[in-house]
Amino acid sequence: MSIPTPTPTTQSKESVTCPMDFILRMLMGPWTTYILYNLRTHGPQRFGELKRRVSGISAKMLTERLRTLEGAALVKRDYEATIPPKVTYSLTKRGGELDEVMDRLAEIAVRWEAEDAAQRAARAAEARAPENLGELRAAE
Amino acid sequence: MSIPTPTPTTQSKESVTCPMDFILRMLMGPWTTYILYNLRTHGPQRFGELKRRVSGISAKMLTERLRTLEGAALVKRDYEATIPPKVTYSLTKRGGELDEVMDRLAEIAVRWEAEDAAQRAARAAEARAPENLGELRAAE
DNA sequence: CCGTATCCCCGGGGATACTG
DNA sequence: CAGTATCCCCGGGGATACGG
Repeated sequence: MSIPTPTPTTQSKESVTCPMDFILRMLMGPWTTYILYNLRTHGPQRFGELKRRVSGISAKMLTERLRTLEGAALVKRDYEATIPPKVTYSLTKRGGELDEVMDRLAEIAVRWEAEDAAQRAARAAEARAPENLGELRAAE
Repeated sequence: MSIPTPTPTTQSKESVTCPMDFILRMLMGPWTTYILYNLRTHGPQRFGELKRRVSGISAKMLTERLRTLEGAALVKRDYEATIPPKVTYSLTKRGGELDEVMDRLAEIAVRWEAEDAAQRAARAAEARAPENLGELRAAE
């Protein structure tokens, strides 16, 4: 994966190992959030379906990500040996446990965006009429 | 950054844009969690201090990450033009707002780890005395 | 001390072609 | 349909050296 780890050799005894790192490394994987998000909102679905939805992803990448997620027990793979074969992916119970956190994150993201927009608006207004400064700014 | 984005050109109108993506891209950045974690647990600190703590990171990388975090208003940079110069980094209010989510994540991570350990133990026991199966397994 | 500038290298990931 | 196998390329990031 592309996320550098503290080099094992360089790893000092004072090295910081935050527990959530594992999960973040998971979520952090390229495309991962898109995949989870899709499985959440559109429910269990087949490989091709997922690939179509996560637009731009390559088959190689999608496979690799799904395998990793499966390994972490966040995603379940159902293989039906029909012809043509049918493979369905779905969130596991454990995968669902991330919903809450993801919701919180989404919520924060939305709020920040709104705050930023307000800031920009305030700044624009201030540029036109530079009286009463500071009250918005005070929030940092 | 190393996290692939759906190629803009390939981006379809059905493209999935989950709101938290921005934040995750932020947290996701290499080393980022280590940096935030350190700022949280050891408080405001200077560049070199931080670099020493986040063992293995290069100056280039640390600078780039801090700049990005600063740009996202998660981290504050205090420059004191003494000789030698003194630069202190700290979490902003906004940066602190991630604490809750990070705590939740850490909590989940710890629980999963415990569950996995329990599973392994159960499996080992089962290998020795294969009676009463199923109850742990049933949890998926 | 806190960075930028430069070089260079490795491997992650896309494209393509092919199988069960 | 759901992947693997192969090739190839680009840029992310470390190491090093230097500036304010």
